[in-house]
Amino acid sequence: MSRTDEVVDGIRRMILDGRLRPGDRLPVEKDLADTLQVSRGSLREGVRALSILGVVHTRQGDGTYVTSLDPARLLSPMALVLDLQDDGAMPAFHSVRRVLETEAAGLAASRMSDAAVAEARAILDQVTDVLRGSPVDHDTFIEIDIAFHRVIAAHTGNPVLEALIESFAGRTVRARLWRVLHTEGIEERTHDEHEAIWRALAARDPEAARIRMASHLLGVEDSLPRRNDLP
Amino acid sequence: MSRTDEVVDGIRRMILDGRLRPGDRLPVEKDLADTLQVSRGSLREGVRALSILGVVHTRQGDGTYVTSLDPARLLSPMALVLDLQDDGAMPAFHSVRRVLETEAAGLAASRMSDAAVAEARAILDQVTDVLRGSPVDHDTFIEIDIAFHRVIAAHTGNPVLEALIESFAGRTVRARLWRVLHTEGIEERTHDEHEAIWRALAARDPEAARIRMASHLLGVEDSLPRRNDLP
DNA sequence: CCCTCGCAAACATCTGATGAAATGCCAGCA
DNA sequence: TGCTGGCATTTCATCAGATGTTTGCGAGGG
Repeated sequence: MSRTDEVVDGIRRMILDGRLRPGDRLPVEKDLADTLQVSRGSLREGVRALSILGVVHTRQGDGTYVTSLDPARLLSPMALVLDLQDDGAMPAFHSVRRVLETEAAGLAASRMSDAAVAEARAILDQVTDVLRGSPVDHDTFIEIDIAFHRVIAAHTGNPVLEALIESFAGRTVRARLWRVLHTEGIEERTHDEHEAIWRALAARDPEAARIRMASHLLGVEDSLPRRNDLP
Repeated sequence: MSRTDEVVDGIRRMILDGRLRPGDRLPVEKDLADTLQVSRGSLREGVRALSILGVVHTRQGDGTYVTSLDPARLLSPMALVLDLQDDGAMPAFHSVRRVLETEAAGLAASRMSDAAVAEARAILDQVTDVLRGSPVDHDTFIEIDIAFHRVIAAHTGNPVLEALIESFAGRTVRARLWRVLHTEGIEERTHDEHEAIWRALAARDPEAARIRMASHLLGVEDSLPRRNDLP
């Protein structure tokens, strides 16, 4: 086990033991390096790694603090790494996304407030303008697509589910997804399916919301190029 | 953006651009530091972070290599970070786990080979001996529990789903889960439910497998202490 | 009471040096 | 020829020291 790993493990252990709690400030580099019996260089490597993992964050001139340790924060670095995946893995990722978002749609249908339903409605209404354009403003359409799915995830009442969906269907991943979709008229079809999902949400019908979301995302999977399609 | 972040982004970009492919060796520290216009110290911090994220791995005296970038490898660091979660977040995590494993059970029922079914059977047969003990060997029971769920995940045909389940239901998380379960006779009930899941798998009945798995994990969630139970 | 300036603390970065591990080469031997 | 053992080189691991940058805070003046 390298020195750096010992640093990571040491800090992790301090948090688990309760010696460090969210929001707490870590000892200064010199002291902590002394405590963990490593040089400042090795200490910094470990702290930096935890910083990228979202466990701590440092501010120059101030100090290093334990973050809130929210699921959203701890799961977000996954997105950085997910788009390193080969295009061939996209179907597998999307299948998992479908499972997660289907569950989210069902939960949201039961839990969304009237205000949240209105928010989703407002997002969909923006699409009308975009689709009128010729050619369609693709980037804006993607932004709206993301926003619609995000508002659903935000009202599941499950922050872990929400954070996971954000990782699997966030901006970078979604951009890649749309890059490989070439089907004609896909924007219109997507919008129609979003409308169907919205109706299920507005009707507070979890079963319908699940089916509509699953159908929507299965349709996307059908449009994904299979591995055999590649040269 | 700090120097280290530039290193992380630079290497990530090299992989995305295809300048680095899985298995490739990175330039030596001095050269890479020179290319990215940072000192060796900063470079090492960035490389170390990517190493902990599972993107590269370094061997002293040899060099630094891009990993296979398998989903399993890239998702595994999540487990390191998941057990930093407060016990209060456990229900949310477990709900997601239930969704993932329910899907896995359905997929596995369709795809498991006869050999895989036999493997699952063998795992369950071990339980009989363990339950005969008094007191029950808890650690061994947990190991078998993990092995049973893992063999199901391994036969979904979806490596992303498998890796995600491993993160959400791996050894460390599971150990914590069992630590907060106090229900009397829970081992026996768990075993009975595992048997029911196995019968559905052996019958190649996806719907039954889904229901049995969901029921099994919902039962676990019922046994989780609610937030209000805490002092 | 409020604002500004300067000092001290803390992280950010760089440089040079030394240690440890893996690899490759090659001489020596069977 | 083929193998084996050790030596030199390469490369990462770690340390120590020095300097730059940013932040926070308090003293002092308006």
